[in-house]
Amino acid sequence: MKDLKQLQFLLMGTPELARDVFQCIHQEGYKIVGLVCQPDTFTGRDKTITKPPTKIWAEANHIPVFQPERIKEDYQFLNSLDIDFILTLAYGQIVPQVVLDKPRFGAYNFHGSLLPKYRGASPIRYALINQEKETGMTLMKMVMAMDAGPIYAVKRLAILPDDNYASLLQRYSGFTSQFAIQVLPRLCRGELSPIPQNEKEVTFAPLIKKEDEHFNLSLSIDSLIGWIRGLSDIPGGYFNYQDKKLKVFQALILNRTQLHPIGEILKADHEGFYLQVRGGVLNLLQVQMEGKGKMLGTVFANGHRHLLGQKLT
RNA sequence: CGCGGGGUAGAGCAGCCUGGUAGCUCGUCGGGCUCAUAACCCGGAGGUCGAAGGUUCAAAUCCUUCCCCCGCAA
Repeated sequence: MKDLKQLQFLLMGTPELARDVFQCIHQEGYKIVGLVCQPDTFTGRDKTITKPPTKIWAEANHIPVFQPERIKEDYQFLNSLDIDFILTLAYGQIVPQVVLDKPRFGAYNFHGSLLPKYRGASPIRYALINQEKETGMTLMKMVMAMDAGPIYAVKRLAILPDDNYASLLQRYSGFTSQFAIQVLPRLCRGELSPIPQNEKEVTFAPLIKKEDEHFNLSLSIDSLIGWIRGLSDIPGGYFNYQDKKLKVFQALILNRTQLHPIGEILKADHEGFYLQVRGGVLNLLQVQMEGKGKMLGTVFANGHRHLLGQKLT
């Protein structure tokens, strides 16, 4: 085996979390021969082109960047590269077998859950949605079935009671960077032994769809709290109020009584903004009406005088 | 020129269509009530109504342009 720092890595990842971890790997001295990430996108009201965070980082460090529209078909860029390892973290596309076969010592993926739980696109969000007490990061070998490869290493991460997606994701950066630095030398030397996933314990964390952002009032109060945490602060889930969206970023369980129709606003003044849901009353702490800014539920209620007795849907 | 909402006291909103003394809730300050209070009662301060120009006897309100914020779509 060559010196670790001579090994050539191809990194695949798109968002901030991948950027932070890749940056850390790079600073450790590992040799990065390229970055694969999602294509640039138009974003915002002013239709400006936005580069993925990993791309911005790679360009600043003179690392070649590849952005295939569909890597399933468009993988010719690999021909010019000599690759020992592929490391993937939140890339965003299904990687075809021909790419997985390219690196000399295999393709590996950092997945944001304790596999085999929460295979799929949104493991971190679903841990919050399901009110898990802990989550983590799993290093696994990439195979064609999504997130189904054998496990090489796991690190656990506690979820705090007041965590939401934003706060948990922020914590993931340092956590995962640390994990990567600990585990990479052993992976490279072949010291880690693969453990097959227990197929009986598999659960899935599918991509969050637009319709998932509309809170479902038929869910229990605990499930709703989970969804609120999992969707905050980005993109933020919502109830409908009249013909507009009222996003709710933060809420607490006020009590577990259900004396009013589900969806009814029980209190809306400077003391509180209470909503009856299935199995209890939610205290809506931070909200945002479509077209307006984020504000405390009490502040919102203060300026909207006729909320009492109205329904959210 | 992708669609839409909005910029009015420290905060959140109403008023705009149908021009004519700028209003509500909270906060704040002062006073009162009370064993006491974040509760209640009374009173006060605080706003060039995003900016510029136009129409008019008169513009927050109508017209034009610009700036900024937000939701959607991507």
